[in-house]
Amino acid sequence: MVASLVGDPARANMLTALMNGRALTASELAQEAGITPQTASSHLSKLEAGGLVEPEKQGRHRYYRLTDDDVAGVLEGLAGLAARTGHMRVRTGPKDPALRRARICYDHLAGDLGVQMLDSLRERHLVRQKKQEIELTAEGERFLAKHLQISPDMLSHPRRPICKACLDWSERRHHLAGTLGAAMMQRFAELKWAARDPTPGSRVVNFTRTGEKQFAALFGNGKD
Amino acid sequence: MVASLVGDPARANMLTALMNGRALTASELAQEAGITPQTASSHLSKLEAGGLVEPEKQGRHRYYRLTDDDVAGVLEGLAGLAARTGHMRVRTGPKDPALRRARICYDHLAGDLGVQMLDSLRERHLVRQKKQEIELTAEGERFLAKHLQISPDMLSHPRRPICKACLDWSERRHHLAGTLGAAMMQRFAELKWAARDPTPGSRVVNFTRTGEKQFAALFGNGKD
DNA sequence: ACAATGCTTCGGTTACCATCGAAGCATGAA
DNA sequence: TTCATGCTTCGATGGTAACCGAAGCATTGT
Repeated sequence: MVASLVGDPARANMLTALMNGRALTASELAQEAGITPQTASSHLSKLEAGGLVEPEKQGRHRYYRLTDDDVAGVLEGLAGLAARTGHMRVRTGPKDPALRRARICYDHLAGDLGVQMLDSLRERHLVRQKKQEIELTAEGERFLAKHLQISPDMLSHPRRPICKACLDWSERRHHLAGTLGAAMMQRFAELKWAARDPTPGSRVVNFTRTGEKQFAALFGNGKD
Repeated sequence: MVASLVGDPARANMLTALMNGRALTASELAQEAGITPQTASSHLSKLEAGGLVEPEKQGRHRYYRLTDDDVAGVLEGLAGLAARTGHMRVRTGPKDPALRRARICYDHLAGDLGVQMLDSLRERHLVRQKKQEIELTAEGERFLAKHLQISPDMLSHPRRPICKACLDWSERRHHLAGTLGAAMMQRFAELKWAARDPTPGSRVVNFTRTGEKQFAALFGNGKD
């Protein structure tokens, strides 16, 4: 039965991680779900047997993606029901609070701070968002140039969009991806506001004290 | 989490039984799922808490129905995924084979024979079916008059449709409901082709030997 | 008032399945 | 070859939840 596959929290987390359409390796998915590779392997073979995901071998990696848009659609529907009744999925995520607060998603900022940043940008009309599509406004360009020394010509890329909404696993809301998301994360690092945790394989991003303040000044929501 | 609610076989059976849009009592749902009332009560409160079903008290009964069409839609989607990958839900139904073969659904015939009958009617163009809608053809009327002495004017009812497709739980396919379904079942009883099992509360329908033959002659598919 | 029906709550049992350690098997690198 | 990485299989353990019997509560009927 399909629903029981989605019902397990670990598998649900994996599927959520795949909702952005990218393919992830088995170990990445294990990390996303907070379980060991063995367990993830077991889950993934079940998901594959159920036709929810498809594997693609590449070297010694195994990439998994959602089978097609129908699967994504049904998952959306389930999430919609859950959201509607206020029964959002319990936060089963990484027990590590640092990982929930700020982490690397590919090359941009994710976690509580990542979501907060996009919220702030949207609220101040520095970007406009329609579903997955995000576009930078004129004010947004001025803001970036003034405060972060980021100019639009640094952001153009033949195949990658400047802005994109990326579903945040721990927050279940969007954060900012695309070349802008990457550029901003890079800038934070250059300004010594934040740095990736040195632990190998860790995705935690540690903010410095001053970085925390500067970030809050630019993107704060008054709650911290 | 919503998916885990649907994931359990007993609950899935209940929800499937509710997919035709009608409201069913707690005990009827227990019977459909093949579990005791206590267990069903536990499941139903979970489904209610998850916002999938809504209760309606009426006398000493509690009727449950799906909350709205969104719920039904998501359930359809899940069923679609399951069907597509050939992973149809396992037959968890009543172990009793008699119950699977022929039983009463409200006032009409359900189970293997019920589905087989509608199949036959459809195949011989005695009825036309579009989704849930079924209409009797001219040939159908002649057929009923000739073989079962049922005339169209016996079937009209201010609020109930003459024909309707009713989702068969054990077969996961449609059988015939509506005033015609009821009239045919009643005729089978009058002709002594079949009778409800005398055991109190049982929904089993027992066919007599001759009834079995007559029924097969009219609606047989050659497999019996 | 008393009995019958429909449903719920409580307690204890059982069965399933997620989980991880350890070992095995591939692929790629040195 | 030998080592390292990524993933899978095997075996054992533990926690969760479905399940039912028994008892309790509510509503209806006599």
